[in-house]
Amino acid sequence: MSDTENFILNTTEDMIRCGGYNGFSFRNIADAVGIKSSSVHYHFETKEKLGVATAKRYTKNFIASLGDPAELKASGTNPVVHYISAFRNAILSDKGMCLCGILSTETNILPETIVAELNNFFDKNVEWLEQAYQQISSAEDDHTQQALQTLSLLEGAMLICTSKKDIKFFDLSTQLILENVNKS
Amino acid sequence: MSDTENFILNTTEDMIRCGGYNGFSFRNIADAVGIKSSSVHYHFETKEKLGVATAKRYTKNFIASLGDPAELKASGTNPVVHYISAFRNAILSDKGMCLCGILSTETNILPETIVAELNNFFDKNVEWLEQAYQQISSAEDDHTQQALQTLSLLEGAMLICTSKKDIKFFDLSTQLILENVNKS
DNA sequence: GATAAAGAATCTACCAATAGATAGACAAAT
DNA sequence: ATTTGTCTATCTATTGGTAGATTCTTTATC
Repeated sequence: MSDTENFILNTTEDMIRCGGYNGFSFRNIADAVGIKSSSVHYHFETKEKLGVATAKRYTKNFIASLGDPAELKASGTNPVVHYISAFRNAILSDKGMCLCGILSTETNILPETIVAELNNFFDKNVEWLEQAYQQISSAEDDHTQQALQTLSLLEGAMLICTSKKDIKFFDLSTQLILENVNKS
Repeated sequence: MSDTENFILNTTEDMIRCGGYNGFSFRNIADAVGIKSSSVHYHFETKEKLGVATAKRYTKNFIASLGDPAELKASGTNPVVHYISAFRNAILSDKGMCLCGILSTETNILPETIVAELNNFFDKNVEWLEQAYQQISSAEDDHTQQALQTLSLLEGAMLICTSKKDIKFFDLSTQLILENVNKS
């Protein structure tokens, strides 16, 4: 993966997170990178392939950045609290929505290859959260339910925060779940 | 409001809910309605004004369809359960996301007039839910927190449901909150 | 070490399709 | 006779994508 390709993917990620799949063009990307649109096509043949590559990298990086739920617990960090912080930091440091969150809303007009990657992102996140709740919640609880509830809540809180442009809406949305989780 | 204008707004709402603000064009709308794009411009001067009109109507219709929280409670219906059902029915009967949900993710590339209407939609929904929680929850609880948590959860559940294309993800996401609310 | 071939990466220039928007003609209704 | 609504025709800008020339880098050979 060359520097140019990384630069292209960084720019594409930023732009999708700001305006979705139809919110950027090859020329937008090219201008930001400092090359011509035909050079972007050289690295990523079609918009669909560029979209898939961006989504795949986003999923990989996001999951990797979370670490291992069991290790987090072992080192004294509540993994669900850690997960909520990851979303909060994404809002504060980046400008837009969760990449897969915004793309998910556009499912009906996206190529199937991209939708497949969105489903993979959600599957991976649910899986991670299931493991997290196994660490902090009783065995009687339905960890899949807890995982999906948490994921939905955070995607929704991020969505509302995007138009409200105030982190307090995220904090208010997540306060009750944080209180519950911290009892564990 | 003429039949044609209603038809245009219906079509615009459907298309935005499927692909966002950049996911439709005046020609798309015109074709669906059976007129020419210049005729769409006759009724709605610019895309921005068409977007604002669509969002305003959506907000008005959605809030009106909810009814009054106190009356719902009086007639034996838990207003929060009723609210969750409204979202669930929207997923089942319509094809796309919450109109203001999908637009909210695109905030950074939208005209300010549209973003203002998104904030109005969320404000109105939080207000409704605050009143709902006043009906079913103890006075000690922070109803604003409860309202925002519920709104975020439902927007997020709808978002995930859109790419998963299976209502079970909505049901799993909302099951815990439904159990809690039904205790009231 | 100089040089030539091969590969990688970029460029200019273009294409057909579509975008939002406008001007002005036309017909129907009031 | 005027308003209302629709039409055709057109404008400029932008879209994703392609062809082919050009430059830069690397590598192998003398």
